[in-house]
Parts: sequence; C-alpha cells; structure tokens
Amino acid sequence: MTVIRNARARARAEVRAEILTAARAQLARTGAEGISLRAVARELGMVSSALYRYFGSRDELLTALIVEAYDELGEVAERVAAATAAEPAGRRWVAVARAVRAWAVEHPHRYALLFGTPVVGYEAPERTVGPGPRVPIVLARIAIPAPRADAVDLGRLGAGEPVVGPALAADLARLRTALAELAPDLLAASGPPDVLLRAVLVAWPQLFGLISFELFGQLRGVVGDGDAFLAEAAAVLAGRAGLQLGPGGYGSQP
Amino acid sequence: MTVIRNARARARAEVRAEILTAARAQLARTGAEGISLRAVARELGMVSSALYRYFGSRDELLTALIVEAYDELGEVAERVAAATAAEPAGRRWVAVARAVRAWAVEHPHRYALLFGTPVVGYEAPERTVGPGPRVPIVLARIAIPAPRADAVDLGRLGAGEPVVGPALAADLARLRTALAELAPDLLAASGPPDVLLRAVLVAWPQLFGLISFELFGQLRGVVGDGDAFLAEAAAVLAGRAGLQLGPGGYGSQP
DNA sequence: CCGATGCGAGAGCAGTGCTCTCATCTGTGA
DNA sequence: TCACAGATGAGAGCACTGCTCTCGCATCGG
Repeated sequence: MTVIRNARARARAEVRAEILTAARAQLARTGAEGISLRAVARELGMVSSALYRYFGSRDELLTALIVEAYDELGEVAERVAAATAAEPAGRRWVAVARAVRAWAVEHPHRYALLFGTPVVGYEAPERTVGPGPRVPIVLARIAIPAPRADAVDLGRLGAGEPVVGPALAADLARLRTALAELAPDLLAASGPPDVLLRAVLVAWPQLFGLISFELFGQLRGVVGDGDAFLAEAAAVLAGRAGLQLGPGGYGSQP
Repeated sequence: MTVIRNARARARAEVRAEILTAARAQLARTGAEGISLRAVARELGMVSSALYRYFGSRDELLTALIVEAYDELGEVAERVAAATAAEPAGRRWVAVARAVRAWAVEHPHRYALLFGTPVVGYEAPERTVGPGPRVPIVLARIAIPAPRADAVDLGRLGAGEPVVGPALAADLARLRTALAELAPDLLAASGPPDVLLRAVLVAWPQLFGLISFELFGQLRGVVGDGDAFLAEAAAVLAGRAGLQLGPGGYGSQP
C-alpha cells in the first residue's frame, strides 16, 4: 500500500472512476431503477462481463453511488454551515435546510437514492455508519449550543408529564453513544437532555419530510415556490428548536 | 352500464381482482421493484400475454395498487378519527399519526409505493386527485376547528415579519381552491389564514418524514421503540398546531 | 344461427443481471 | 532477462424480464 501505486492499480482506479462517472450520468438521466450495467459498459466501450471485475454486482455499483452522494450532500451542508458561521443559529439552520433542498432539486435521483425507498434493504450498514449522518451532525452542531433551557416546550404535554418519555430516554442514550464516536465535541455541549432529541431526532426527519414531499410529488399543484415554502417551514422548525433568527427573519438569499 | 352486468364483464372483474390480489401478495413479499407480470400470471395459471387483456402495462398494474393503498390508508385514518371523535384534538391527532405509522409498518412496501421514490413519475395526476389527500384531510379536519388564534407562533419570526410570506400566501390560496372541491366544509371553518398551512402543509409532510425515516432505515440503530418515538414527535407537532392534548398526555394505547 | 368480439396460448423480440471459459496482457520474482 | 502468476477483457450463454403479434377458440348479441 504505497502512496504511489503501481500502474495496474492506477489504471484500475481510473477505470473504476470512469464507470462511476458513467453510472452517475445514467442515474441523473433515468433514475436508479433505470441504471443498467450493460448500458454503462456499452458507454465505456467495454463488454458487460468486464465491468464485473470492478463491481461485483449492480447493487455494489449503486452502493458506491449512494456513498458518493452522501458525501457530496454532507459537504454541501458543511460548507454552508461554515460560510454562515457568524450569523444567528436560526438563520444558519434555515440556510443549511435550503442548501439541502437545493441539492435535492438539482440531483433528484441522487436524493431519492439516499432518502427514498431503499433499493433492497441490505445496505443498512453503509447507511448508518460512514458519511450518512453528516447532515444531521451539521444541524446538531448549529442547534445544540443555542437553545436556552426555558425554550423547552415539548408539545405542551399534560402537567407532570416527563419531558422525555422512558422509551425515548433509551433512544437518547443510544444516540449519545453513537455521537461519542462521530462528534465527541457535540456530546460535551449538548446541554439539557431533550435538545439532542429535538435537533437530531425530530427536526432532521421533519426537514427531510418536507423536502421529500416536494420532490416526490406529494405537493404537486399545491406549493408553488418550493424554496420559499421550505424556508418558512424550516424557520418554524428552527423556532421550535429554540434557535434565534435575529432581525430580518430567515433572510431570502439562496 | 347496468348494475347486473353480463357474465363476461363479471368474469372480467373477477379476474382483474385476482390479478390484483396476486400482485398485492407479491408486492408484500418482494417490494414494488420485484413485482413481475410474468410471475403474477404464472401464479394465476395463465400466460403473461393474457394478463395484458386486463392491465395495459406493468405500470398500470402498479398504479392500481397505488390507488388501492391510498384508499386503505385513508380509511384507516378516517376510522381512527371517527373512533376518537370525543377526545381532545391533540390526542386525536396523535392517534391518527400512530395509526398511519402502524399501517406503514404492517405494509412497508405499500407505504413505500405511496410515499417513497416515485416509480416513474408519470402517475402525478393519480396522486393529487382521487384518494391521495384523504389522510391530510383527516388531519386537517381534526386540527382546523381547534387552534386558538393566540397559538400562532410561526417560528418566532422577526418583529414586523408577516406570519405568512407572499409566496406561501399564493400557495394557501391554491390550497383553498383545491379544498373547495374535496372538503368544502373545511374551507368554511378554517379560521386564521395560517392554520391550514400549519395543519396540512407543514404538519403532514413532517409526520410523513418521521415515519419514512424510520421505515426507510434512516433511524436504524438509533430509535428503539418506533411507536413511542412517533407518538412523542406527533405530540410535539400537535402542540405546535395549537391542539390540546388534555390530561394524561397523548395516551399510550396503540 | 352467425358474425363480431373477448380472451387465452404461444412464439418471439429486445433487453436485463450474472456466470463461465478462454485468450491476452502485464507486473514481478527468480 | 525471462517465465510464470495474476489481472483483465471478450464472448457465449442462462434465466429472466416487459411487451407485441398472431392464431385459434369460446361466448355474447342481434
């Protein structure tokens, strides 16, 4: 495993990259279901069986595309979070949400690959570990230092109701354990017990739900300006998480 | 079009139903992607070409399954709403949410067919019209009469910010038009302008997001008790929509 | 009763994922 | 430097898919 690999390994990596590029293009054109190993091979001027030297199966190729897309989306979110570091937490939250939506609109099939129907169900390990949780970590990093303890308002539960129920307390503990590996700094700063829950477990799936609803056509004919809709809804979520938007609301620049 | 159709039409309807039943079983077994016209035909002891007398294409068969699933899910939601008619709005909201989740867990592939990645993208007309909006209408019917005007808290916008932005105001108008056909009684009772928005456009996609996240494996290894998680999160959403849970929180019976 | 129509069977086409074998090309150790 | 092992590509082939077309048979309506 030297840094300068031999020519064979180098060529191999290049062919692998070319295959991925062709597959990515085909994904953008026809969606995940339409990706054909044979068509990818054809486009590269090789025969389908040769492709199996590089990817053991169609699912393996898809998995590579999934990991790649996770990484790209994670990078988008991290870049926006870094670029807005000086702004109030609420505005950063909305900015990241809009960026995630913009990426989804630009690459709908890749987004569907990540958050749509699981292709087979076997790629669970890949999903949870690795680049999967990058976006929620970005959101958590924005949200967690911000909320004040008095912002806790978990749905106006009846008097005497615990803020976090026993089942969710266990989930919370599990989440903390997972976070200890992925982002140990977050763990130290995560404050009151429900803040993590709101930021990661509640706000993030809801944000995803809004984007998916638009992208998968559930809001077709109802919502006109998807970005405005998402921005407003994300501002609601940010408010619920106790984040301050500051003067000027959530802003309007994309 | 007499009520008592002739024998030919009767047999035709029966065969159609048998095909749908076999396809439904296959969907439950292998998911939408795994549904094969030939396998369905084989199971029914007919040849694949004969099946084309009843469904013009695989997509047409899938569309029939989608409509069917929409109807069944809508009926589940309506039944729960009716059964809890006497309870406070917040508890009804949570009860419907849990019922939707329970249906999704029981029929994951059918749920994916409705709310996952669109199979082709062409069935947009089917989605928006017809049985599609039954669940959000149930939720709106629960939520709309309930909220008090002072519950409006759209994300703690900056002072002077309009509660509903101009882009969303247009969406709201469109939504009202659509509702005028589907549920005219709702239109009359819908109260302050943002209530509809919160109930249908925000809360429903977010609820869907929570369910999908669990079902599509995004929360795998994080959330243990999915029902408890959803109930708590739905209670949060209900609270945001200004619904009262009443004493005893959102209850715990499934 | 007879023609029009509905319907099932079968063959066939173009495409798919994947496996196997066989030839060739290349990197490396003797 | 050379020969051998391993990596790579080509091709044929298998079982499967959605879908179309044609050809008979049954059935229904006039």
